Amino acid sequence: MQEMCINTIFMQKELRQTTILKLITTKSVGRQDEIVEFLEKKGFSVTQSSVSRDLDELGVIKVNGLYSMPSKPKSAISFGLSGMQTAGDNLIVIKCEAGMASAVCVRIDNTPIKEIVGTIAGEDTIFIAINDKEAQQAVMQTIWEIFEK
Amino acid sequence: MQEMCINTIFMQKELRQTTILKLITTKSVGRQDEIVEFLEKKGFSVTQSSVSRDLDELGVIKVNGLYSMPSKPKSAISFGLSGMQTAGDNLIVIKCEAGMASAVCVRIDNTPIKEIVGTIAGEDTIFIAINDKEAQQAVMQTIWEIFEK
DNA sequence: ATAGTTTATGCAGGAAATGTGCATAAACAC
DNA sequence: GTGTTTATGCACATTTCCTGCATAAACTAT
Repeated sequence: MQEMCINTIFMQKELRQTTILKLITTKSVGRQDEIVEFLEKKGFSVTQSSVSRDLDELGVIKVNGLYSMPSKPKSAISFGLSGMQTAGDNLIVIKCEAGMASAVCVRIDNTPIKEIVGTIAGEDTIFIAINDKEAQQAVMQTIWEIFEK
Repeated sequence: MQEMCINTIFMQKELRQTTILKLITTKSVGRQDEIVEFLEKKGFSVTQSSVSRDLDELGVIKVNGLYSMPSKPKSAISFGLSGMQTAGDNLIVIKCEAGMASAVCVRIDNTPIKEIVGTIAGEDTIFIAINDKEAQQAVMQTIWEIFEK
């Protein structure tokens, strides 16, 4: 039997990963142990194993001995797409350079992405409707891939 | 303790639902008991409870005492509206013929539907925001009615 | 190459989500 | 009303997900 979590609250994975992301983008972190230590100070109970998996899931990479998020592909930005965020579980909001939203949206619409329920483009913003969190993740991934090449 | 499934293979839900769909579109079925019976002949082990839930998940409805998949009203399609879906509990996404979204949206906006929080029309897509699942159902129903007449 | 450090992973156990039948409530038909 | 049909609260089983432990693998510095 294990007693790993006897005194802790569960379903903290997502919050923990967000915290890790905030940490590595804010401070210079070079070892997973530091992350563990930081998280413990924040009240999380976690081991190096989980941090390792978290970093993997987040897509964090190590450059010059420091953890960091890979930056958005330049080609996407130069095409007109400047940022992508979620809003709840059923929306993706894409920001574009002024006037470029339609063009970006056409390119998305021309790619068959089954999870997309619908898209609407304004002047510099696109809304994409999807059914759930998993679809949201998948679609965001796919969209980056469209503009990466 | 239950022994419901001791001799059966699990993870048959999806296949079972596909079978149900095939059944109700092929033959005339008016009672869930008939579906249960049919499934048992096909080798599934299932009760009326599960069939009820399956029908719900599939979106099957009963018209004239027979189960069937809801189809789009012809008049709506001819007006420019070609499909309607949900995305989560707070969005309805309407697909229209190319360029028809504004026209369809105007017609919706001109109908007072109190549950609608807001609408946006693109080229061939409309987003409608609502507050909850019940409103979602009610609004979709109302919109179909607008275009049915 | 070796030793020390850091990270990844197979495994097992526990938790959460999902699927199901039973019993019965609710809805419907007459 | 009665009888039939459908929906649902509950309990239990299964599956999937999450986690720590132990340790293998990878890396670093000497």
